[in-house]
Amino acid sequence: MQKPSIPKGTRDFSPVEMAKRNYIFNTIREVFHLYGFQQIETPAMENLSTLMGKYGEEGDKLLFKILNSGDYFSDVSDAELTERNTTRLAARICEKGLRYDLTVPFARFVVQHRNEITFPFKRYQIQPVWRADRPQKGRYREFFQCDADVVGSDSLMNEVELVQIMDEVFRRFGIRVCIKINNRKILSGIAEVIGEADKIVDITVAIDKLDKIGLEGVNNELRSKEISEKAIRQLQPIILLEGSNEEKLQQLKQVLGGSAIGLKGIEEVGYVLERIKLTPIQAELELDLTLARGLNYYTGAIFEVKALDVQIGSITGGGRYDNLTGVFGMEGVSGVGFSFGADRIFDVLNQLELYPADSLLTTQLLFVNFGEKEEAWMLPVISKVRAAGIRTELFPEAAKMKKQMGYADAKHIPFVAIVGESEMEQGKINLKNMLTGEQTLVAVEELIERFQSDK
RNA sequence: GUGAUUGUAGCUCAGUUGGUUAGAGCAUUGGCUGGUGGUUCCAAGGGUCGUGGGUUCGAAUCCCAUCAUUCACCCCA
Repeated sequence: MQKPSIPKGTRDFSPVEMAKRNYIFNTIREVFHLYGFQQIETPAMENLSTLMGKYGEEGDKLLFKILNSGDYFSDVSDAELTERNTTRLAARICEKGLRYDLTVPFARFVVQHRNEITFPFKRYQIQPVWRADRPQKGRYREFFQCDADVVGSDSLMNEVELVQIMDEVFRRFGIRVCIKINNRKILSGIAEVIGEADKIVDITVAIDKLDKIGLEGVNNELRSKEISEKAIRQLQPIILLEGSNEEKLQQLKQVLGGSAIGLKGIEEVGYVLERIKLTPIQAELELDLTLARGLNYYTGAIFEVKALDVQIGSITGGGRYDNLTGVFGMEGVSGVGFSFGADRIFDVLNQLELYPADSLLTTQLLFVNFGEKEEAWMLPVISKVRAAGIRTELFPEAAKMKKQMGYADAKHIPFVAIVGESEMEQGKINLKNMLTGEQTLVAVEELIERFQSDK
């Protein structure tokens, strides 16, 4: 039994799912445009030299590599083959890989097109990315990212604007969210103050898990990373910091008094929070020090968005990274951006059933087909109806009524037009409302009017 | 990469301590004169029970291997 299948961690999207996904992407796109972001696309595959080494050792393993075409073994010596070193052999026979995220290809794009780009450059990008990960709930090997970044501007106004965009998008979706904000410089300050500056990655990774494994779990993990007991003790009040954002900042100022970088971080967060007050947002905005966002390339602001009404991981994340393009030889370009987790937003909207009814509609009107004479009569009518912007179908063959009605039903087409001999004689159309079952005899002009006044 | 879990029809699942021809619901297709669907009734198609081996007179059922699935960890969206 050879059932066809697709690779694990990939998905087919049905018409209904596509309608929902398009609603998500279109909403995000509209808001991006509203803030002056421009769309770009980059190839699915990049040179491996562009990708390798950008995501850490773990990331390199998760890259999908593409076998060279042609006789790729001809250049490989027998010694290399018998050595069976996968990594090294892969480097010899693969020179391309599938994109792992949108940020690195974007950095490459900026460097490559530096002379055509006007800075600050605000771009967005909605494309699939691929990771050779082991899939599990809500995690796929092919998934979509919706990134927006601003490069070439150090101003914190960009951070403010990004928060506004996140708020606007989730407001449009009708999802209640909490936007969490943190700053890498504060984390660095903390590590410095407790005397474990070189362990900053271990510390941030550990306290990022507070939600999941609790305080004891975090402390155990810190111990396993050989953080001193004294440092862990000093860390406790910081991890458990409470109160309003202002109160937290006040307390932090005391604790981090001796750290220049820490104070800088406090100042930055304070600025963003103050600015946001001038353009009130609907979402909650919370300073959360446990926010560390796994990857440690962020250097300033760190963002994360959580849905309030659904138990799910973060649905959006981002931050500022200085020297985005440094690895490609272009120094001094800072960027700040974030990424909507389209697949998780999809899950949230499904659970809360927040799709607007009209986002799921396709065909509005189906003409039943009784035969050649009727077809001839209906074709010009259908052209008129379509010209009026009504999404219309003619059933392609004179099948049984039951079949044609069933078709309309399965596609959730709200109106069916029935035209047989008696209708043709009167020059009218029998319009049936599939929800109420109600039928009325109308002229073409009247039919069009009904649809237009409906909107 | 680590640890578990589950593989029976297109989908969701039954299947007794191992016993003849493996079932149900949903879905699909057809029928109840080709002018009415979403909700009736009747019928049909569809499975070498993931694959390979073993134990047995006999395996969907027990054992081994293998592949696949799902979940958790690592990491991440």
